[in-house]
Amino acid sequence: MNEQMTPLEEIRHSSSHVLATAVLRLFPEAQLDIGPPTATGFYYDFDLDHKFTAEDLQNIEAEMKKIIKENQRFQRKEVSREEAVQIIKDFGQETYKLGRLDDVPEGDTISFYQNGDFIDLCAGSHVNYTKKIKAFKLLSIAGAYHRGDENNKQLQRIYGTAFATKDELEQYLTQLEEARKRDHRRIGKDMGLFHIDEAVGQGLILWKPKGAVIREQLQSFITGELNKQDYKQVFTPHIGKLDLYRTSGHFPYYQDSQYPPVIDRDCLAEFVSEGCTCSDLSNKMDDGEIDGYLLKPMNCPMHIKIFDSEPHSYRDLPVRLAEFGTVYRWEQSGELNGMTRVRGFTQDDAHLFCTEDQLQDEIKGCLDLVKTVLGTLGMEDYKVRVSLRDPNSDKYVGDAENWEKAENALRNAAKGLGVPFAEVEGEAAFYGPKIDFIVNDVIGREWQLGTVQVDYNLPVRFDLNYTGADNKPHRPVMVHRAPFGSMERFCGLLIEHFGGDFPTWLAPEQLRILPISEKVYEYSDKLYADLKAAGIRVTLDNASEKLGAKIRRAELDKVPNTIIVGAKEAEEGNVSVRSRFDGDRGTMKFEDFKTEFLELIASRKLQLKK
RNA sequence: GCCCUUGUAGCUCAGUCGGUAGAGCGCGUCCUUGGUAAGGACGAGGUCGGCGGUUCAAAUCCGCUCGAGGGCUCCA
Repeated sequence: MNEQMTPLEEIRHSSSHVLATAVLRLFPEAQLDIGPPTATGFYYDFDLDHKFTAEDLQNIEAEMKKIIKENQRFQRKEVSREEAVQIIKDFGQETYKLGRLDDVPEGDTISFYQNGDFIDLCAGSHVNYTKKIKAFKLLSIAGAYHRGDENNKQLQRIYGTAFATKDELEQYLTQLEEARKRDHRRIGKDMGLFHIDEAVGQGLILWKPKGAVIREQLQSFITGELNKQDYKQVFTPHIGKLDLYRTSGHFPYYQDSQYPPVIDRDCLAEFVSEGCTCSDLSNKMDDGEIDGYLLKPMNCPMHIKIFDSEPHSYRDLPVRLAEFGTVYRWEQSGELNGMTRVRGFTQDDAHLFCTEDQLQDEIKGCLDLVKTVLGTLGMEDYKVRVSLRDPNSDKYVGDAENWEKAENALRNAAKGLGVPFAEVEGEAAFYGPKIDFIVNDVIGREWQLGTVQVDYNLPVRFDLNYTGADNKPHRPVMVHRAPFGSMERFCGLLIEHFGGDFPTWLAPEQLRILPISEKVYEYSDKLYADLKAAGIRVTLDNASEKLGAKIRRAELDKVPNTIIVGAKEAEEGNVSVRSRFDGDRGTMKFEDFKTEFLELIASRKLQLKK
């Protein structure tokens, strides 16, 4: 297959060949795997006993520059399979390339690209001469499993990027630099929003007072929207009996990603008296013989139990149970990342119990909510993925007819959203299809935010029923939905979205009063008390500094609004208003300012720093 | 979990060849009473992530360990 790449892809793809050429010059014993272009650059995977160092990277880069200067020509060669094997052997790259050759389907064209002495099995395409690579940079070294399988050998991957011009490369690098400044881990620390403490545990977020304000504001905003849609709030505990999660299937099927169970006292005592070893205990866990409690990995079983605690008529449906429910999952240590990938998190969870006929509307309601909330926050840059079943797999529960209905309901709802969406087969959960919302973080990584999932499975496992118009029991359909995923991830991405410049309604500190001198303290104290009483998150900067210094500090602290008061203002009951978003706004009556400010907060106005 | 990198004051970082720590910012006190992004003086703060080893002597060299970062794998 001769794939035609875009000009930029060709540059990057060719850069990766030049990279491999340089590595082989410096480390002839290296075995090559693959080196494709990516969305932001390129990489090449090498198998080599020598561990690449930062200096190696510099040397390799220098060698690449030489090769580019040599202006080698990229030449395509189409060969038979036998010739291909011979070329690979002659070039001494049997370890991985023969396997890669086997991947080329019988009947497809087998092609190599040669530049100078270097030759690589490759479908193409490439630039014609190495000098066409005008701007590239090697960025990092990383481990990567051969064929992405952790059972295979881990190779060394060198990442780099390349652009058509030096300017574009520079621009990309500064853009990366700028983005890193908005990293929620950086800002979270600087602004005192959250803390992760070794002594508490990896991936466990401590929300500091300022971060807690943001979370609280978001939660009350979301709750208000839920109430409009007639959701009912519930609360459930952090642990539940193992049997509950055996019934739901979570404990047996997802043990690896859960904290081990809290073993029941009596059960533990019995094992101790039997002289159980740790490995016995571990086996009993696998076999499900132990009794105890599980830190909940999901809220649904508890919400199901609330639903099932009383009989339901079709007239009661849909029932919508919502909770900011905290769940715990044992994520691999290498996967943890600030607030975006953690081990304990609070989902903006809800479970809807409805009839088949109501399904479509319920899904639409969920999507409307997402649109409203993300719109208010100005987070328009998200993708929607509709995850469907793999038609050739039998790993799914429920009958095909229900799947068909659920998938159609989701697809129709997604269409109505007015946002581009992709359908992906084989990505569905085992119990039903889903819609996911995906956003990018500042360094381009994709994160799944919320999800809306249709579930025919759990109502069966828990034998849920409602009485229909025909006076017979019917099975409800469940919708799991957490439109923003978790408060942790959502806030993390929100920090990056705003770069710490939160709109006034969300800002931990909404307003700072800057008295110009001690002479006006009486006046500034009065304003402070007044605004505080009005529920505004206001502070007073009584430091013995000049105004310029106080303004500077307020800006560095990212306080969205300041009012400056001196003798002039005190005399006339005025304040001089300064906004982080709009700059110096001049003088106005304090009462007018206060009214306007309260309105600004109540309207949850979106404010963006230019 | 795996590979690579990394860990010095609250933050950002310096610390050459091993000779028991330094800067800026921040913080505290005092002076200064000021008009839209840094007024001045003085001062307090560190078992150099932890444990062990080599050495007369370790922030520095070695081993182990914990955490963090970038990837890979995983993500109901």
